[in-house]
Parts: sequence; structure tokens; C-alpha cells
Amino acid sequence: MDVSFRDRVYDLVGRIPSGSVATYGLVAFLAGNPRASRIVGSLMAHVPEGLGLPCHRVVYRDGSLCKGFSFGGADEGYQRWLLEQEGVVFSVDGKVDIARCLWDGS
DNA sequence: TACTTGACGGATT
DNA sequence: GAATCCGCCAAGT
Repeated sequence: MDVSFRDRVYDLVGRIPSGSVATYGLVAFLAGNPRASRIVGSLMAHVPEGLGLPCHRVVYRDGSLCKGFSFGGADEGYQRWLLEQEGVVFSVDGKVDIARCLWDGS
């Protein structure tokens, strides 16, 4: 395969449907490296903006977001707002309800 | 070219 | 239940 792990991650993230979310670990798993979750995060932090990847749909395993790092906005509330606009459900904890909105990779 | 750091996550202590 | 360790790949220095 002449495609890098990185390219697979970009492709997968770009396929996350609106109203669903994926976790770093899930993307890493689908990309072929179940333990490379941190790599996914690292890639998201350096992903070319030109690809227009919906990075805001990628969250932690427990549904929380990266505090201090938001997508397209200066405050973390922006990412939550974006997801809510897409129909993603949030729990009372202020986290994404991944039990209901987790993308299954289809 | 080599080393270090980094949006994570699961297992272990 | 909380804290720590290890593993993975890419990008920056």
C-alpha cells in the first residue's frame, strides 16, 4: 500500500457523516492502527486546512473535547456548538453522547 | 539525518 | 478510583 497511515486518517475523518462523531481511537482503528490514537490527534493538529476535514467531529473516547484546542474558533464552546447544529447529542456532563452519535465507520 | 514532542487510549499498578 | 506507563506515527527543530 503506497498510502500512508496519515492519508487513511484524512480520508476517514472526511467521511464522518454530519450528526455523527468519531473518536481518535476509532479513526486510528479504522486506519489500521488501533493503538495510534495519539497519532490521529497529532495529525488533526497539523492537517492542511485545504482538505476541509471535519476535525470537530473527532472527540475523546469519553466524549469530551480537547480543552485549549478548538476548531475554527478560539473557545471550546464553539466546537460543541458546531456539533449541536449537526444534531449531535450532548450529555448533562457537557460531553458528546458518543453512545448515541458514535460513527460506526460506514 | 536524528531526536524530541505531541488533539490519545488502554492496561497496569 | 486515581495515577502512571507504554505504544504508535508524523512533524518540527
